Amino acid sequence: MTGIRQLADYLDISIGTVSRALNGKADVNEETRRRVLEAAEKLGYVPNQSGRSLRKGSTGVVGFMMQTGPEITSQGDAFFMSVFDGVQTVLSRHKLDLVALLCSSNEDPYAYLQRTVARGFADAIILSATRRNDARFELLHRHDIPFISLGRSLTDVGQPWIDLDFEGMAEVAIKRLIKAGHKDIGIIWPHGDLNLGYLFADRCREVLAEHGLALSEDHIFRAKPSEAGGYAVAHEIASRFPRPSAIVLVNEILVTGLYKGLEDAGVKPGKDIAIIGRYSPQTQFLSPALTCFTLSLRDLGISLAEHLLSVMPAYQSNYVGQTSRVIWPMTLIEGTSG
Amino acid sequence: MTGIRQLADYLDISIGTVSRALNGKADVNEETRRRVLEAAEKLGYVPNQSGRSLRKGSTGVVGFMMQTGPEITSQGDAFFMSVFDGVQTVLSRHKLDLVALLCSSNEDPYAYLQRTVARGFADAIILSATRRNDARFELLHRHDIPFISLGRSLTDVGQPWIDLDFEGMAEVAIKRLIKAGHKDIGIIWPHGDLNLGYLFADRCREVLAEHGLALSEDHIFRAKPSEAGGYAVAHEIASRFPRPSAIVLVNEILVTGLYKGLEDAGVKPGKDIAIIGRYSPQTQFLSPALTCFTLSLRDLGISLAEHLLSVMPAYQSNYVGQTSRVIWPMTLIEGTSG
DNA sequence: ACTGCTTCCGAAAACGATTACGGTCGTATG
DNA sequence: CATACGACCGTAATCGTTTTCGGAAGCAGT
Repeated sequence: MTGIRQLADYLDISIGTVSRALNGKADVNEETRRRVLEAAEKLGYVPNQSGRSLRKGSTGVVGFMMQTGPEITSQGDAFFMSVFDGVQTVLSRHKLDLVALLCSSNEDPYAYLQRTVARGFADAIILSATRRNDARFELLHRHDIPFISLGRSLTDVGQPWIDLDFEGMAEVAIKRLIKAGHKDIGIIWPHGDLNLGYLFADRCREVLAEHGLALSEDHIFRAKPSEAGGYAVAHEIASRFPRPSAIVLVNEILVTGLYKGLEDAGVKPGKDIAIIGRYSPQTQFLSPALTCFTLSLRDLGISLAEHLLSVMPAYQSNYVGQTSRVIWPMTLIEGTSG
Repeated sequence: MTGIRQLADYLDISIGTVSRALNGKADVNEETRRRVLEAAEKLGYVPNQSGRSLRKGSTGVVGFMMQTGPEITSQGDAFFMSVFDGVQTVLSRHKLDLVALLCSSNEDPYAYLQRTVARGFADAIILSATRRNDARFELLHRHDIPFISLGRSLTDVGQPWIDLDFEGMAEVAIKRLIKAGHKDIGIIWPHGDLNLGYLFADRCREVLAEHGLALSEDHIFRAKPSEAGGYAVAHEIASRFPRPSAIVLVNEILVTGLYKGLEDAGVKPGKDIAIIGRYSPQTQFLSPALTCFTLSLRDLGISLAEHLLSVMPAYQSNYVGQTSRVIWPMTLIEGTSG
């Protein structure tokens, strides 16, 4: 491993000058800078991360926290891979690197986050899968770590967030179904204590109430966020009496299993029961075509990164004046399922 | 941020003793150790990562390199999340953390890897999506970084690897199809320059040859590793003349689109054309049921981690004697598609 | 009282980078 | 000629740990 010392010896100058040359400081002759850059390239020198960040107090990495395990995320990794890509393109312009902080399913997320921030692992954090009351927000706030969350929470410490417009989705979906004559609309509640579940259900209730309808407790179904979960809940739905005539759901993974489960139970999607959901690469080939909501994941990632930079002291100058909270719109793809 | 200095001042002892107490060294009175541990807990002290790894020369993190972007990974949604989970459970026993190193789609993977290893970011690396000739192997070998790859390559620097048994899969699948009377078998070539494509195709050819059959070049189809790619290639297959009577493919994402594409083209999977593929959560609800190969992703992750530890000098004592190369078996799930 | 062992702890040197500070040149200015 | 100044670069302190080394204190044996 070649360090700055070797590089300095090779060039027969001091390490101070080498460092200054590499970091683009003013006090260095252009000719020397050129020589340093050249030699660094030749010897394959890259500043050691630990040394640099110990001195600078910052690491140059942004962490995206996510939980591993087969049934944890409500999103597939195709989801995150696209978001990551958007985040990266912005961060790389500032010489920042994105890494995914992987919290294993048998470790407490709060404890995990605490450990990683106390270690000083990342300069900033992106949180996802936000809960109804998310203690992680307070933790990061207390430690004064810049962060942004993909998703709102009742817990609010003033950080920026971006959240998908689940309320808008509820509104459009419910109104569409009502217009089509449905009076008995059910929903599938996203798993766990995710905040989006409450936002979505509440708005559904409101819109239904505006039309003199109600969301029956019997028509709120729970399912694990997986294909198998969708299949399982399908049978519940099929056998519930009275059976809802339409289902709206926010999880894009469930729907594949849901379709199959309903069919197996003799309830034809789009005919015996209307379905409105979220787009994913998997849903595009369902038949009947799923009526669903979609968004540009890459753009979402870009926006996440930009808003995050706006709260990072060392970078914010470039991004002042951004609105700090964004409700990310989704667009409706009209299918024949509902 | 409370450092070891504050902790030492608080306890009125030296930082050396604090460090020794925390790291479980022998030379420290049990009573003092207890006091230190207690105070550390109380003040919420966690050793600073940069300082520690600068001194120790190791970071305690293992990186799993992957490329971001919507159409990069050849694996399905839950694939990596499950593998990660397995890796984690082993690593956490050794106080190692797993992070995903996210290489953006517009950066050269080799350059990215070079940068991160030179920075000393991770103690060890797990590589995936190995190419036919993978230069990253030589890079890591040159820098003497312990690593393991999920997948073989013609490039071999003596590192351990684990690879799915694509050859076994080819053998079982082809023989099964031949037994069912198929003489015109086609395959879908995995995208890009992934080594598994060659392994798989070569073995298919061999097995066919053993039975006096050949793999026609016209029956090797190329597709992007996405649902849409599967849909697109379906039309190619349907319109090829002569059309193969069976298709074997190793990519589990493609198959959803493939089914739909074939149906839309009037070619019924399992009836007009046999299909054998790989299991994923998405494939389990296809009809006719997909004949496919499956494996325990979590166990795969566990094994990856164990074999990686066996080449990490600081940890290998626990795992000596492991075979360093593993062909990971897959089991056949008999469906009605082929 | 002296020596020889433990047992425990403090002092200080690393690790590899960044950066404040000061020193050495030339050159220009009075 | 003396002084001032700017351009450039070297020296050394610093970040927070770990770890080596040696010292102090206590105790046992002679």
